[in-house]
Amino acid sequence: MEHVNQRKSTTTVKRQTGGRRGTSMAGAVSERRDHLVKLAAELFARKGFQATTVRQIAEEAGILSGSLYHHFDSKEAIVDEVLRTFLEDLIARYRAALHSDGDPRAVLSEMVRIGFGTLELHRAAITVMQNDWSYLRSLPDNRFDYLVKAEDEVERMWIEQIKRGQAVGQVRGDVDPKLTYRMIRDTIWVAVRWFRPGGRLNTAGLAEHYVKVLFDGLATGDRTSQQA
Amino acid sequence: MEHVNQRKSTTTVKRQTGGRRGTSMAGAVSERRDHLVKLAAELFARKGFQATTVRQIAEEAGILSGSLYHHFDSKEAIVDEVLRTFLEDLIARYRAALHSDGDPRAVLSEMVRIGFGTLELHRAAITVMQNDWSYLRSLPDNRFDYLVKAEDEVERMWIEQIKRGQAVGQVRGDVDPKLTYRMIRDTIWVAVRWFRPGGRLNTAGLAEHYVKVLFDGLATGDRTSQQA
DNA sequence: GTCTATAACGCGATAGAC
DNA sequence: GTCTATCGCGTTATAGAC
Repeated sequence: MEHVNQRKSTTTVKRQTGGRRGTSMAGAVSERRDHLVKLAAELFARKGFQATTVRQIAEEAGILSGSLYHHFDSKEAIVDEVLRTFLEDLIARYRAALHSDGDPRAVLSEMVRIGFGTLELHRAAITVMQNDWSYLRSLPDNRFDYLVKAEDEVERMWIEQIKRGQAVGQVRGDVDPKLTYRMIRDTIWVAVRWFRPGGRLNTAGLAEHYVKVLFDGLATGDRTSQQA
Repeated sequence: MEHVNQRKSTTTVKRQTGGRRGTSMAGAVSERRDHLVKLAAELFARKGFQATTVRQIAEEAGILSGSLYHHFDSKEAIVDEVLRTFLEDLIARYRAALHSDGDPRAVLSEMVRIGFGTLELHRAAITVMQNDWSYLRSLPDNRFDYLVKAEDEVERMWIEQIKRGQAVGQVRGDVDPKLTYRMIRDTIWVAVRWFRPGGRLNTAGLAEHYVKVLFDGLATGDRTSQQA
């Protein structure tokens, strides 16, 4: 029922032409704008950033493509907002988990849950990030440099916890922390490819399944029956 | 302005001078052609299928874009050949592993090794498959239906081995076979994002690391120290 | 805030000479 | 097997009316 957009007013925030960009801070946020971003995100996720045209985005919103440029400087500015919003939320959640004072295994488990949790909330953004990351990074300008910066910060947080786990004996010492982090990260994010809300398993179930296998392994407790 | 939607007729597949193609089987394979496919695959992997232009492919080969159409019917025909070649090789390797008479854990370990092994041989194809899968599948024609067919066959092979493992007590019974398969598959393929030949670890080391964690878990043997 | 109209450009693909 | 030349179309983005 999101057809409403006749709502004029809301203190017209001038976000255009010469306006800010880059920081994503910004106070007064237009609901209309957010709605457009959300529509665009779904299209980007479904068809890919490049294959999605501004005409399609506009059509989805019930306006013409030219009108989109009243709200955004460019198509890239839209996907920029999609990704930036997601990454800010993700990192904030991770930070909260790190400040929870849990032991490393508890924190790592929580981080896994956070990851799967964002699958539901930010499915479109995660899909775009995965499918179009390398293209966006390959663009001539530096607009998307923050993607790498955010990735690095997340990596630092994970690896720190894995090493803490090894230090206190909760994580086996013979695994490579960086490699292990990548393994975990990839496994979580890539699930957006097939995960659909409302399916057989929700993200919480998914997370528990993964935590179980991740920590205790696929093998049965009987380690004698195992050969390489 | 007419927006009469006149689709390019995709039904008229005209064969190319020089005959043969399609099945990738066989005989007189043009080295020239294969070279072009390889160049294109690298570009597709680096920039994405859509962002790669036929002019770029031709330039890489030192010819002009028009000349490409002596070898291929279309840009799609090129990526088709990239993916088809990879999938045929992958499935052949899996089949060999299944016929090895090993116990389930040995077969599953071998399948993990095969997966990581193809990372080196088919890095570009795997990247394209991951990044452009949904776009190619969304095309109006049925050209890429075989992607799903191949995926299904691979899934069947994995799940069969996981269930066999559970039946003989080598794989714990409380994991979901399908979910576990997806977890493994995703973890392997997605490594193309960061794996670079000649790096700190080769694919064999990568595979062993993963087999270790996958079967025995991240946790230390001391299961009393584990909560949650 | 949206529409009309269009500029400016790059794309995949084709025809025919050589 | 490649080049020259080009067609037809879709694309992002802009300018100005309303």
